[in-house]
Amino acid sequence: MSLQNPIVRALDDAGLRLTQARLAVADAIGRQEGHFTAEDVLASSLMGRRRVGRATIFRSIELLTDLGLVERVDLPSGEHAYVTCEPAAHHHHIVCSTCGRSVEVGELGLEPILGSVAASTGFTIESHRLELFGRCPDCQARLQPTRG
Amino acid sequence: MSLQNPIVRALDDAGLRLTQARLAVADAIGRQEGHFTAEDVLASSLMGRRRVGRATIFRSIELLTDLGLVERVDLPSGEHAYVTCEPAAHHHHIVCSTCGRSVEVGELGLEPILGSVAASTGFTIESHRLELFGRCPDCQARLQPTRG
DNA sequence: TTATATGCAAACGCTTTGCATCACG
DNA sequence: CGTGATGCAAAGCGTTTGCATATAA
Repeated sequence: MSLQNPIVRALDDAGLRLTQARLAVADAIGRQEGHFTAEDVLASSLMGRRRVGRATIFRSIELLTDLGLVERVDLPSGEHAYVTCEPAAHHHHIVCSTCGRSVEVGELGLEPILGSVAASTGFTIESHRLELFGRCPDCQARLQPTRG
Repeated sequence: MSLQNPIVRALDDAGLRLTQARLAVADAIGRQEGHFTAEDVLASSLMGRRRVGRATIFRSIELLTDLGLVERVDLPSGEHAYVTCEPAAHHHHIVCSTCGRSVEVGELGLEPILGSVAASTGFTIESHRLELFGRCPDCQARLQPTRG
């Protein structure tokens, strides 16, 4: 049951200690539906296999962020939330503003745009972040069931 | 001297009270080089025409944000900063990671990309934010003066 | 066994709020 | 004048840190 969790798998692959706290955090994050905050993980851990301290939650999230398994998203409200993701190549997220679920969307041919910005501004571009917010198919269906 | 400040001008145009505190905030923001935090504005106001309370700084920044004269940027570090901008149509910012100066960059033909994301994910896209970080021409020249 | 991770609780930094006072229009 | 703005100080949050203890490997 443990190594089937992708987070646990990745921790193991990275040669990190598989502590009870980390297993519990992995479990708690896996149970999140959409984006989540540290507080959400804490609450989730309380209902799950083991209570984990706040400090450990933050330390674990940082660890998972470094491993690329979790990414921070800056919500339009200014809040910080996190989403799980594949530690794949550069990608972005589209986040449902209703339920919080997110989907990765790849690099999308942004390069030509970045190139033209670099050319017109004279900046060299080191990094970029594209965040998309909208309504996922489920929430569209659920909230407007009578009309396409 | 007052109405030449674009922030003061905009406040006046919006029919808002031109209080001493707001004039001082406008002055302090105008003196910022790159992105700035509320604390920066407070510090700047101390050296400027009048000391302004913290609460008023935050309230003023919120006001200017609503007017579109200031926008929040989420730095890669997770910090919140603000940049001034023209209250124009939808645009993005490219921020110098060395000096913090920012330049607006327009919409850049992002629409087709948004359209294809919507098509492939089934999401309806409500809003998006593209943040670019890099090095501005001045900082490039200053930090690598011997080589193009 | 030993380096590492954990938990607690206090400290922190940023931001907001309640409320009495002040001042723009 | 009257409404809306200000300043203060305290409260509120989310996050980090110091340190003694517990634990994975």
